[in-house]
Amino acid sequence: MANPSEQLTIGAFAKAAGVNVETIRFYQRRGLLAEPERPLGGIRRYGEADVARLRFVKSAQRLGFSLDEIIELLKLEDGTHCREAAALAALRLADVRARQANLRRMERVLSRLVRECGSRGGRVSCPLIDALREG
Amino acid sequence: MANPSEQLTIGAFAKAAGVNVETIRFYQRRGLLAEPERPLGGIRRYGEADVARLRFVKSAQRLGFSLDEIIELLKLEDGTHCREAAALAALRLADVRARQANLRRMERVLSRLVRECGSRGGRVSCPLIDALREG
DNA sequence: CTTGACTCCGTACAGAGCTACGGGATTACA
DNA sequence: TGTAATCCCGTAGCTCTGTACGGAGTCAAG
Ligand SMILES: [Zn+2]
Ligand SMILES: [Zn+2]
Ligand SMILES: [Zn+2]
Ligand SMILES: [Zn+2]
Repeated sequence: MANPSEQLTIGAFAKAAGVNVETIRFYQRRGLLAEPERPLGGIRRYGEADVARLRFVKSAQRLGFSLDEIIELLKLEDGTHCREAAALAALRLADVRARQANLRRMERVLSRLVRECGSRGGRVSCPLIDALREG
Repeated sequence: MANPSEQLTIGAFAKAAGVNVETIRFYQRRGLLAEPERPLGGIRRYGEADVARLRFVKSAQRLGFSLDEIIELLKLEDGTHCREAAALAALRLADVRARQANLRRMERVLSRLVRECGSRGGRVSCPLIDALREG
């Protein structure tokens, strides 16, 4: 327990990882981070392993994984479960692609509406508003 | 008030528009839909104008507008405010494009990871998990 | 006139991911 | 040693878009 790498208080840990202290507590409650032992009414200390774990969580999050999915990913952390990891990532990828398709549809319609709205071709009424009314 | 088009109860209105009754009440509280007069302890009736307004809300929503933005759009409903409408849509379009860029980044990384994970080139550890650790 | 379906209204809850607050304990620094 | 900053812990709030619930009133069919 006198591990010299276990030196950070929760505040220093949070600062080192670039997150809010409350976020760390929240992740602990959610099971994403461990709560280190607390020396008899004292203060918990965090180390490199915790920082690495939090970095893992945050990079998974940037790829769109939910916290629940990240819990699953963390179970595969020993690196010996390629198939499971690939399956999780494939699900995520499918979702990302579905959301892209939806955004592409929105972009197509919106950009057309903005264009038509700017130069309304002889119409009396705003084509954008009309389009919303119609459909 | 004896308008023959004002015939729908809230339940029929909801069914006609394909939404939940509670959604209509919620939209009324949010100011997206009007509450028709209530004949002395009786039951409110809805008509074509209400159905049209709800259709407007729903189609704006499909384009990514928030309910607050839709309130703004509804103020432009007379079709004489092209500039304001175009400005709102342009904001929405910019947001849609930003989200697309983010999703493209996710897709690029995820698809590479899934590929590498499937055929891990001589590595001992799962490249996907490794990537999350590193980045 | 009873029964059942519907309406009205206020309020509470859902989910995802945090963020804030309050009161007591502990530590760090001058 | 004083005091300011942190820590700990439980709880509550936030955003957004609805959904659900419960009790009372109303309406139509039988
Ligand atoms: Zn396995
Ligand atoms: Zn793998
Ligand atoms: Zn105007
Ligand atoms: Zn216009």
